[in-house]
Amino acid sequence: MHQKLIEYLEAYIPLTTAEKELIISSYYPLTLKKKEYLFKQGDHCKTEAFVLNGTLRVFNTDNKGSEHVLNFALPGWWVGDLASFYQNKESLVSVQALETTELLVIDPVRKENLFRNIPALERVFRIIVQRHLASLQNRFLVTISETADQRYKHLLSKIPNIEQLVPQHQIASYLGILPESLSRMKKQLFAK
Amino acid sequence: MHQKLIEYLEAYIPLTTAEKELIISSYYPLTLKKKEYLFKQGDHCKTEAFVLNGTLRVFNTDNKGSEHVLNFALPGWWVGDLASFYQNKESLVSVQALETTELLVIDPVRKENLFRNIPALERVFRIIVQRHLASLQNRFLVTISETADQRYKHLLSKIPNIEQLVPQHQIASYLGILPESLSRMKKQLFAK
DNA sequence: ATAAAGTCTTAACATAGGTCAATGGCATTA
DNA sequence: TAATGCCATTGACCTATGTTAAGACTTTAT
Repeated sequence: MHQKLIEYLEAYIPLTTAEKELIISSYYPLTLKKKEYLFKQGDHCKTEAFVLNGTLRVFNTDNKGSEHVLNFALPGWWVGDLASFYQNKESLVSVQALETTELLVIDPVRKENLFRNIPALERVFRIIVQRHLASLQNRFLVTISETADQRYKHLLSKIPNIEQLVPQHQIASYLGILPESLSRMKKQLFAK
Repeated sequence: MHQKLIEYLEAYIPLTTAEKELIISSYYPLTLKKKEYLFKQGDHCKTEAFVLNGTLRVFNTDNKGSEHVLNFALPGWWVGDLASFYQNKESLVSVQALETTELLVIDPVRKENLFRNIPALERVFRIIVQRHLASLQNRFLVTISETADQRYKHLLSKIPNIEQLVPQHQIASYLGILPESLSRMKKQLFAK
């Protein structure tokens, strides 16, 4: 169950048996059924999770009630709201399973404890956070500099089977357009 | 000269005299004149800098040649392209001074050396990167969920004197609209 | 001092995508 | 088997912002 996480971390640093045991005892497994939430926007999110299998969406609900998908989370990815996790802030996003999903979950207290006992993990998570930052920066650049149909092709190249994984209106939300617009757009793309 | 940086870091962790000296000798001062670049998009950016005074813009040039301001950097902020700095990738952004600007600069080798000698800095920079991530996530959410005039008011509330610091067309670029549109928008706002 | 370059504003027109409303297809539940 | 709700599609119309072009003003360079 935890093997996948251990392998993931050992790609960064070597771990002793005792360290592996501490890590395994710090992350507890959680299974979410379709439509269940890991946490909701406005919660003081005390949760960071490693995705073992399944699919989730990370989304924000704006003051008009519209939902905006920031990202989909797939196996081997991390989900959480770092700002809320480490600082004591309300989360700006909700995380919801799009199908039955297995996770390994940790809270800030156990994570701090991990860092205290395995200082080398500070480095690992600094790098992980940097990668997240780089990927968000990339997402931001694509969003502001490309048209909706270019963003659509971009998503397809990043996650080729995305259309099988999530319903169309979620994809529209990720692209920043309405389902009607995505429908219209696809029609035009195929007309060419 | 380095006092401001030392104070900044000491807000996170205590530092011995020897550690302070190592930090001071690792960051070298650099003064950029108006329009000069810290680095350009496409460079293998080997630069991370702490802004002492002045103003810079971080921007991307898309494949049509349009520039998009991701952020302005003000005194007490960090500038760089983390993805490019740590991994060996070409930078996706350029960083340019908008007026005479003083910086403290470090390269990846010296930074690694700092981390090796002062492991507690791993923690400090993990937190700094997390804050950057939180702020970028916020910027992204505002960009996708608010109209241009709301984004304009948002920027004004974040940096009230922004109109004095940078020219109008840079603000338009930050907002993701053309200078003509910002001009028109402001006219409508004042008409109310 | 003058030319050149850059900046801001205005206006007419074009367009991508939003809004609203209706329809038909599935799929879940009674 | 019907009934209900969710999802994708389509069409008519609307609006914010892009595009292009021109003019006035300011800053920088010669």
